[in-house]
Amino acid sequence: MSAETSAGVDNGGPAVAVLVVIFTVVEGELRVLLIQRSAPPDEGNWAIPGGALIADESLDAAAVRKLAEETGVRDVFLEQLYTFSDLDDSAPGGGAAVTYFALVRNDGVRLAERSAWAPGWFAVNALPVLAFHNERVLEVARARLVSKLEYTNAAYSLLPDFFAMSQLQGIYESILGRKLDKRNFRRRMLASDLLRETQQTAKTGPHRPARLYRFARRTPVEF
Amino acid sequence: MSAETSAGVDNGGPAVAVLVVIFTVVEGELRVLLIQRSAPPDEGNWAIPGGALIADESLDAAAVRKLAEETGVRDVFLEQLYTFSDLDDSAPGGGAAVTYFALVRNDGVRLAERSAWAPGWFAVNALPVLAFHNERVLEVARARLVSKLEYTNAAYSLLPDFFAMSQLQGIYESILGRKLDKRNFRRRMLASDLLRETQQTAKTGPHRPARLYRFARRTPVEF
DNA sequence: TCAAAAGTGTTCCACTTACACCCATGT
DNA sequence: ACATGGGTGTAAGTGGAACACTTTTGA
Repeated sequence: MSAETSAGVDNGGPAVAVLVVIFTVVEGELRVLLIQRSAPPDEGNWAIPGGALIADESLDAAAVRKLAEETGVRDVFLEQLYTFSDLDDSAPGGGAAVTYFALVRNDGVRLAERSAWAPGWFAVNALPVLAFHNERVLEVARARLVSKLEYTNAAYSLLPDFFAMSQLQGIYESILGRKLDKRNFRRRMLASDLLRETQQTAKTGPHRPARLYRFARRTPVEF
Repeated sequence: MSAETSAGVDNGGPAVAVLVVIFTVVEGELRVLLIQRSAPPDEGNWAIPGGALIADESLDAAAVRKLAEETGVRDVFLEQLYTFSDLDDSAPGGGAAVTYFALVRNDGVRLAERSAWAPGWFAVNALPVLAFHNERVLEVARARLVSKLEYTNAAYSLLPDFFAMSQLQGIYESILGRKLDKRNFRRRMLASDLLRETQQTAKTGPHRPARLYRFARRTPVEF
């Protein structure tokens, strides 16, 4: 288990750490996975999950591994974010933290159950006290997430295969932090060529059933 | 002199290397600075200048230092690009290469004069045989440069303080690799709020003198 | 007076935004 | 029948793209 090496660069350890900012959307809220440090420095504070790069492991592979260790999920949106060298003031001799960000469906996640280095979800608007300078990383991650949403299919990673337009809109509203117009949203999405209409509908209450859509591709699309 | 550690990750060296893709525009051509390797591996091939991160040096500082070592210039557009872990197949145990890209005015540059590890400018459309997988880095750098040009003042770094609209357009055309419409270009630039009109004009030949403009800010602007 | 680059407006189209009502269903 | 969320169209504004002629200067 390598979550103990969470965040930043370990004292005396390897010079390259990989951090993964893991986002999800639950109850209309954008949340991020953090891990509570159980050892100095910054003991008790919360940090972005991460660990050292293993010999001969690529950065992408390390990020995939880290994400799987923390959440059990694979094949989701995962992209490199930025590389920081000055997050951990206490690390001797510097080193670099290569950060990634990922989007996962809340209902697919199995968080590790441990009392030390315990993981937890936090609304990005109500963060706990963070270790190192992780708020800087989260700020960058959030900005990138918003801009990725605008021109990629990133949201596929937050929805089931088939979904109603209103579910998709809810994801967008949660991430962008504002309400969107239903008609304009639908028009824009359908024009984007990211979605495909299906013949399925979902009956979810005392109202008209919603037509279901799926993403044309459920893999990251480069622009 | 640390140019000898050019490109990739040195065998047995530190785990973090910093590479700087240095672009300039000369004679209507986008060119990139490369260094010819004078030792294995890939001896004789050309590589992006770079070197190891010094202890306690930030990544940004290392990039600034590298750029100054190779060109003598400072205070230009310089931005982190991407971090690669799989450029140098021959490096043992992996490691990471944090890449940056910079834009410099050709007439401000003083290249190091050495016969080994000699630097040279190459048109991006006529690259020599590259060491490691540097073509991947250049491809990413070029794409980022194009997109940065669209919504930032990055071009300030390629022009003198005062310049004619046609000079600016020439820079854009060289980087984008296509002709632009004069009227649309001018309108878009003036609407962007990146430029300021000056009262100066330049007489440069048997034709009407051009009004000169300057950038509102000559520092990188975040969006 | 000629050659050369500077400078200038309008039309069309595509896309974004704002905005309000009817539809299908379950209880 | 009513409450609930699903689904639809139009008009105004904005920004990009296409397109050609006049102006100022030096030689």
